Amino acid sequence: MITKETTRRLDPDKVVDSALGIADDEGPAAISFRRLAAQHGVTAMALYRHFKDKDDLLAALGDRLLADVVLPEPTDERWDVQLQNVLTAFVTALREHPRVADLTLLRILVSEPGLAMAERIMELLTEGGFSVDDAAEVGRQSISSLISLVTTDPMAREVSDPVAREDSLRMKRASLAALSPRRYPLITAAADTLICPTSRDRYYALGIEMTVAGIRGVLREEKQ
Amino acid sequence: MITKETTRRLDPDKVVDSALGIADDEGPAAISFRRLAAQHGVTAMALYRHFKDKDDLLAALGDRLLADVVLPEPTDERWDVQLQNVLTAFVTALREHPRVADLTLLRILVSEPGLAMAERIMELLTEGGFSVDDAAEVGRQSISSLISLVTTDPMAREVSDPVAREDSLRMKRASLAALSPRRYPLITAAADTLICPTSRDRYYALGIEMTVAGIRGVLREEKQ
DNA sequence: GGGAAGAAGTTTACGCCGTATGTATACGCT
DNA sequence: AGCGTATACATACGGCGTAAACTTCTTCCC
Repeated sequence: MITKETTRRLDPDKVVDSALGIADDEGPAAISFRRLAAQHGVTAMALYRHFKDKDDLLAALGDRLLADVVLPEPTDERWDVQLQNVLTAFVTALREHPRVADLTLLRILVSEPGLAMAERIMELLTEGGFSVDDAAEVGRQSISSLISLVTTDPMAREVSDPVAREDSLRMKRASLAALSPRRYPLITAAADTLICPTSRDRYYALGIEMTVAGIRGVLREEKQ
Repeated sequence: MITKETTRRLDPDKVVDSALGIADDEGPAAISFRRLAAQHGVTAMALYRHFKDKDDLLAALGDRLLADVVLPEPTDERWDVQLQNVLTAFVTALREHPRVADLTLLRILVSEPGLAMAERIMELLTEGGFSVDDAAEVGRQSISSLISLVTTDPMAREVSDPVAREDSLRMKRASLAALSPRRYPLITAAADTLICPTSRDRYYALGIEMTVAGIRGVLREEKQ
């Protein structure tokens, strides 16, 4: 007989939820044991029953993001098309929590969903013609680029407070507007785009396309 | 007549030097006002005369890295060859201080050397056929990828203590070695490369080539 | 059902951190 | 000489991660 779970007052999964919420609103620096504990009506030290230390908690956040990746089923499309779909699935999961997206990097080769994705990417790269070792290096670099695509998403920063966000944008705009168009003609011409790209979807689509194009490009060079 | 500088006891440039040293040895988290102050025989609060707050100090670190970029002179080589050289110069500067390389991102459009590099990159991209706005987006993404190339350099982490480094590598190796080769045949086959690439120079060369290849690739697609 | 065993949560404390506020010192200029 | 200002110091506050020792609650076995 399963007893009612009044005993386990603290659910680690819910703590991770809270931490993600805090990070989404105020950035990862705002995550603290004391604050999480307070949100769950518990002492800070209670969290140490469930997380070895703060790194362990952050690892759990990374694992959560990776678990949210919805890996597409293999098809009979070309390897690079399938790869693009896998990478898109990865980015789609990270986009939900851009401020902590980089926590996934260290967990990919540890968590089960991360390993599954890595293996799949290696499959597709070797199918495309890379050696196993080259696939490893190219795959790592691609993943790393896409993570930074998400963490540096110019439209996702400081979403918490729309007022602060507008202020920050105004300041950046002013800073670029103050530049001499003579000395920096292209930067001043592209100021709006540099500060904030036109479309978020286009931003991500372009980032993923560049990554896949880069992979195709080095493949051609390796093959001569 | 210039008096002897016994008065200005604290040189902000030297403080930045110290901070870079600390970050190189122990990571950016080890940088603290108190520690820097102690190293310079001064109180923590004295630093506030020279840096508005910690973000300001970190911005100064970013500016320092950007100032160390040695931008190659324009030549009459193809735009993409020149671009590769500019990006290589950028990466070369960042590699000196991989743990804080990401501090440059926010300073590129602020510091003079950063602006000079950005303008140069935009020039080459538009020469290649990108519109000004596309050049902005592609350039941003490239810079961001290269920064993450440096910050995630697998051979630069925890260089401080060779013993700890070896331990960490051993643990990772063991973790991958414990995987089922049946379920993860490619990951286990590439384990060594995934943990630590063969050559550092090759790692960086490949990263830069992928970036430039990605740029060429999306250019072709945009043009149809 | 009673009592041991262990897990979960609390208390307290230490040594860090960034930084707000107020005060003393010493130089450069008139 | 003396004033203004730049520089550095002293003190303090609230927050952080976490080590160690404690209480309390569950569970499970006899």
